[in-house]
Amino acid sequence: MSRAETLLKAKKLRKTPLRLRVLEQFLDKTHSAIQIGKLEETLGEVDRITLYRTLKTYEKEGIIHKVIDGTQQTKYALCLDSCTTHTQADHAHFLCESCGETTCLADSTMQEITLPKHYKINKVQIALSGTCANCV
Amino acid sequence: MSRAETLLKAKKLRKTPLRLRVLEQFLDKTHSAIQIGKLEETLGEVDRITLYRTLKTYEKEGIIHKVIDGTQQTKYALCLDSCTTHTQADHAHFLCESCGETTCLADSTMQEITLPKHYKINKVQIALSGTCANCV
DNA sequence: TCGCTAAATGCAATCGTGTTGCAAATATAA
DNA sequence: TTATATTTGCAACACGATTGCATTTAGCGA
Repeated sequence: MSRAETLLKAKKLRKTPLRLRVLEQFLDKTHSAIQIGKLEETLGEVDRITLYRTLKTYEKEGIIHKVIDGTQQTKYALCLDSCTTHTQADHAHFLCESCGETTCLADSTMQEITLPKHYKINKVQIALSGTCANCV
Repeated sequence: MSRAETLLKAKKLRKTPLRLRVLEQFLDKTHSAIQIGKLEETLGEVDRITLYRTLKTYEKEGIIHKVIDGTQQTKYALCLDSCTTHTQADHAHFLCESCGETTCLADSTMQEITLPKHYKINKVQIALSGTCANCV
């Protein structure tokens, strides 16, 4: 049984061809976010609606998470072990302005952020951009 | 001459009724981001297209900046003195999950972020969320 | 293995946000 | 006051994303 199949089974999700293919894309691209448009291209002929629904399902199940990288495009990435809660990432994302790739920085050291008085923090989303290691 | 009028003059922008009204909204709400939809509501009968164009003009002129707060909605906020470059903010934004208000944290101390090797950073966008001082 | 049922799909239609082209209106400078 | 370049407002469009609904299908128990 493939990794994708195992994951679907673990989440009690039905194993359909599209679901498997989508999940495989994410498993192939650990640590990198995938834009929906690109996903469509890669997969070839897929029903856009079904694709959107699949992504939503995966997001709800904590398999992937939305990535805020400062661009307008919606991107998703596989949840890392450090993804503590569903639908939420606790690591920074880095958008390379050269190649356009958005990377999950699991090992970016996150420092404490000093807040104004009485502010209680729950979630931190850090979108970095610049040049990635491949593009230097 | 009102503050809004002075600002427009300084930027060599024509002083039209809508522009003044929009700018006043931002001047009233220093340190807080305004969502386009809300702005439309507040202003009453305005042409959406003109409003969008006005916001774009203001953004280009470095009067306001887009705020990434982790929600999907586009929000703008008045540029603070700490806004070093046009169209880009260098401070964190805080979304209160209770009242929905997004605040510019001019005085949030931003710590260095340690990056993987060979990554060169250019821009940092920090979207925090939790509970703000008013909602504790 | 077959058949049943709930879940997933695919299509049409729709919504929301943001944009472009263009003619009419208008703010400013001479 | 007038000339003109800018701004406005409308229609139409582009694109991402969603909903409703009939059809199909995965996976279960018999």
